[in-house]
Amino acid sequence: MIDKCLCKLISAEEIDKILGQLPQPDTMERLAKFFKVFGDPSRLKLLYFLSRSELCVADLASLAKMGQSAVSHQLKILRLNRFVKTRKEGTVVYYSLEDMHIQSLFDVAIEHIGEEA
Amino acid sequence: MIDKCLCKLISAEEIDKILGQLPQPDTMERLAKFFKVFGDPSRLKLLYFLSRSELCVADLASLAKMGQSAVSHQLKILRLNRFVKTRKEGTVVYYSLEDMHIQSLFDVAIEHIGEEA
DNA sequence: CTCCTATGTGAATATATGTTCATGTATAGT
DNA sequence: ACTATACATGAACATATATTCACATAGGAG
Repeated sequence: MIDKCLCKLISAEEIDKILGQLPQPDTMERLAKFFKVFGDPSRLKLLYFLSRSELCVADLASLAKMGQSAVSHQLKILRLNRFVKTRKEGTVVYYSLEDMHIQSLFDVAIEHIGEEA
Repeated sequence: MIDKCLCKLISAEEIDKILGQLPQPDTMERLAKFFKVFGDPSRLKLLYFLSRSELCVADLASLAKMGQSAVSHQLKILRLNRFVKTRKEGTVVYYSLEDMHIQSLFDVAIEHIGEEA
């Protein structure tokens, strides 16, 4: 665990300062959980389609070329993480994006990817 | 695969338009790969510490309270995905962030998390 | 050259994750 | 009540991922 490298560019006090500045102990866990939601192509496709229109489960399945069950499972994850919200009308459940931060993230990420050679 | 829901809010032509607007076929795969890098607490910690200072592997291991080998494995992933760059000095390898998009992503994500109840 | 230190890497293991299959639930129509 | 449709869910399976362990490599000191 504690390797004894003496090569520190920064002093022990600075290290303590960095450690002290950690917003909260579980911040990284929560952030990781947040980003993990975006870390799957299927979920990204669903989010992309929802960024264009409110859609029901079957339509999402058609668009994303996924099975209905797979879509439903992924939508549950998106729901639990508050990325999407639902509106029920009879037997049909319409999904839409929960807020606009998602678009922001898409933008920053696409910009980053665009830089690659 | 193709479920026969007739509940479409949007017409078939609109669906085609949405499908046609997909930037590239593999865009979601690349985006997912990108976000997946952020989807791990250990990597986020490493990135956070590197956002504060250029650091060597042993220091990162101390700060993140991880084994040296685990750190090295994760740094390899960060390297291959161009999140960090290295500078070698003797036997010591100093790591630092590749660009500033990472900070932007942290900000947007933290803002999103902050909204949760 | 030899030893020591800093880091990288492959194999193994445990755990997490995504999809499919089968089935359950809810609601509309008859 | 019965059937059909839209969606949700649990179990099973396959794959992916993170960590550990053991060892390899590289460079500096003697």
